[in-house]
Amino acid sequence: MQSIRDADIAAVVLTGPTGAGKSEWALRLAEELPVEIVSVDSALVYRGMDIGTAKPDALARARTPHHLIDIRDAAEVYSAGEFVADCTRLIADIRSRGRLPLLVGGTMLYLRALVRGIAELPRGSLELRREIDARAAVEGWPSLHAELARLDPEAAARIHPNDPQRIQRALEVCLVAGLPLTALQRATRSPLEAPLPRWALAPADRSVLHERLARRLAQMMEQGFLAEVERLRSRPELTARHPALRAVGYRQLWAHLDGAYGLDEARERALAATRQLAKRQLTWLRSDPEIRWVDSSAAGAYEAWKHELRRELVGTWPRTGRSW
RNA sequence: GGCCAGGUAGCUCAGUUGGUAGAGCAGCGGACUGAAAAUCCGCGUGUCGGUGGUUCGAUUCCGCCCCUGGCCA
Repeated sequence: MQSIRDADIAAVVLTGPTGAGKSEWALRLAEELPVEIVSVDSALVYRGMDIGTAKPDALARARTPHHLIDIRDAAEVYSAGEFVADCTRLIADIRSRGRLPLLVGGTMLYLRALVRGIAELPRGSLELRREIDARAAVEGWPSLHAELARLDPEAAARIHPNDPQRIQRALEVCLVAGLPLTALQRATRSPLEAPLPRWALAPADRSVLHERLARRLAQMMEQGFLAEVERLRSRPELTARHPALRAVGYRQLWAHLDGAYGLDEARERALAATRQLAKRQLTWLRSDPEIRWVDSSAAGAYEAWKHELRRELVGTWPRTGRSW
């Protein structure tokens, strides 16, 4: 097996909004090239969340090595920082095996953290977050935002007073580190030493994506999505506030099982939340000047992408098969 | 067929004692440094069902017509 030379590319990235067909394309490519897939997805890391996350099935995972899937229990947390460390290590490992790392997924914060690097910050503390939540319940978030303005005026100016999650994180860092968050998150560099060419897969027409998402949710429901959520909900230590269960679809079905609304409404809300996720992913992608777009609904789109990929790999990735 | 209640934004509805209208949701745009499938910010012209009338002016008042739901025949 020939291997990738140093100083070529670090890995190939296939990203895009949810439901665009990234996984299918990745598996197709895996039939033609010796690749290993690294998932860039904050929901696929959780065990027991398969149907609602459209996780690659056992067959696909038996045929092609997949990484960063099922590495956490639903009660645990994972983070962008851990992803960068894990992914960097995996890229080196896969390359050392002479294979091509193919990064597939749509968690754009993870991808950006890999491309631009991420500051070394204290990790999240559930205990401290609970304390801050308790204070917010009494004093209200504006009061905590005011406190942040004393500890880190720059962060407070950047963070909207209505954004509890970021106020909480900024306070947490200031309190744990004893320094302003802003002082800690100065310019960073990617941990990767080689370029990271990336393609975004999406239909040119948004309504095509919306239709796909509706069909996919209907399939998930047929495959037993609700039972999957019931199984998670039956675990006494899991609550709707766990990060894993705030995932699109899971959250709405959980609320339905709590009696918040009927199943039809839950489905409708889940679908809307999925569309909103896809929209936010597209916003991230538009802000990446290096992204190369592929129209998934164009005729021969996959072959065209493969052609582009081949050109990218010429001289860096030796021929590995007749079609290449 | 008669009576009653409705017909206002893609959906659910509010409102205008007559000066051409606004919420929630959806949708669209944006932000994003260890929870990110998260969290947050911004964007509201629509023959106010149709048509005649009264009026300086009608989505608002009146007549007729159409549609929906309920009750009575």
